Amino acid sequence: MNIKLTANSIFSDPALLVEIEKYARYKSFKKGEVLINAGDAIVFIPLVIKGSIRVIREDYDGAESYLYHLYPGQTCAMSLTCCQSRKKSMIKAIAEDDTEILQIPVAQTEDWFKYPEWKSYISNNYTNSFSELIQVIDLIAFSNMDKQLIHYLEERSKALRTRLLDITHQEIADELHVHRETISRLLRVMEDKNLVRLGRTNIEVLTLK
Amino acid sequence: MNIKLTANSIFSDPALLVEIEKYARYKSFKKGEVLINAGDAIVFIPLVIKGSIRVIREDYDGAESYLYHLYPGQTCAMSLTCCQSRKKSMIKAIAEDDTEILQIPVAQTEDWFKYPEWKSYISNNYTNSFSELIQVIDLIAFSNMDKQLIHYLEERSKALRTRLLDITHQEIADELHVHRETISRLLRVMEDKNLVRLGRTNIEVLTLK
DNA sequence: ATGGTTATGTAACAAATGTTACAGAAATAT
DNA sequence: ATATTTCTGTAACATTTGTTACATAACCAT
Repeated sequence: MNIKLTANSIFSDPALLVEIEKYARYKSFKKGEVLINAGDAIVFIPLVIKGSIRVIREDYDGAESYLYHLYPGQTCAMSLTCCQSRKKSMIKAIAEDDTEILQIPVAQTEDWFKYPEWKSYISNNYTNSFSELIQVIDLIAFSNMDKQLIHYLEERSKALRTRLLDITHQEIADELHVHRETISRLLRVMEDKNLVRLGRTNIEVLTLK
Repeated sequence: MNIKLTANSIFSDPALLVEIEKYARYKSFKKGEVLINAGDAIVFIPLVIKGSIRVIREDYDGAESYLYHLYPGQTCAMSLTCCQSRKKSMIKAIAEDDTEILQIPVAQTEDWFKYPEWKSYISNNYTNSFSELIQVIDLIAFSNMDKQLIHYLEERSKALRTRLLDITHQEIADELHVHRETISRLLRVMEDKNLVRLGRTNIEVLTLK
């Protein structure tokens, strides 16, 4: 795995690429693997190279709430702020698909602000994360579970680039923080409307272009 | 108004203070004044000096959802990311009390990263804003309206440093995005539990130490 | 094939909130 | 003082989601 070549798709500054080659570690995760749990200390920043990462809020009780996905070229703004302030992770991160990342040690992330490209990369990621979180708030504050469920299925479908999701009602219920019966009920209605096709342990999402 | 003297309570680097004196503008708002509306272009970053600012998500339909308060020494992380990416404001900001701020032009916020104190100030504000937003998500995802209502009243009470809030049920309902009747119902129950005392256009919050 | 486990379907009822409608009380304008 | 507006109380009913309980179907291990 040539790190420099990989990072090349995100950055172009040769000096920065040299630094990345020097400090970054390549790491790959299998579909479904947990990258980080709520409460873990954060010692590196992940740059997504390939695949995607599902980010979920998890509170002290273990209650979960789906937030958003990270895609190639992106990093997790919250892990940046967390490690800078030496706080534990507030979120859980799961490889949505087979996923490859570069791990950047915390120390470098500060230092690299001298590279304009790194600075604007981080800045853009902050912007992006904020608007993702605001979107989450919109969804849960302004709409019922049916819309949240559609959004959740579409996002996971998009992340996996397949309409057929291998998933149970219980898993969805957990990540949307409702009861399994509610999800089953809503899915039945959605099936009647031809928005999904239901199988055992899988759901075909029919709402994407 | 001596800007340098005012900023002195937030920063200590003399060089940075000189820059602030040169570029910052002092501005004051009366209680209830709107500092910025959703959709406005953002051309400056506000540093809160005195008072407090209530930050509210407002979507394209005008639907509102209370987010958090900004206090002296703080700035709005979202206005930073917004102006850097030339996006319109996603939030509305209202002076909770008589409030004084310093307006920092967008251009300087970038440049001042050369001052470590500014960099860590901004970084801390990012961290803070993220955890505030996560708290908002926790509240609306994991709890019913009664807890949200108590939280809302306590936050406003804290921001105004008074237990007696001058506020109508309708205003609360708007900012928590529920119907007035729901708020009235919940407040009656809260009054029975001696958590609040209700008057016309005011509420006394009894849950604070 | 059998039995156990997991996933889903269904129903009945409870609780929270939305929705509509109206009444009365308090404030404000004239 | 009177009329008008604003704020709050209340009720009845609808909708959404929570809660409990159980049945059935599909899968899995032996």
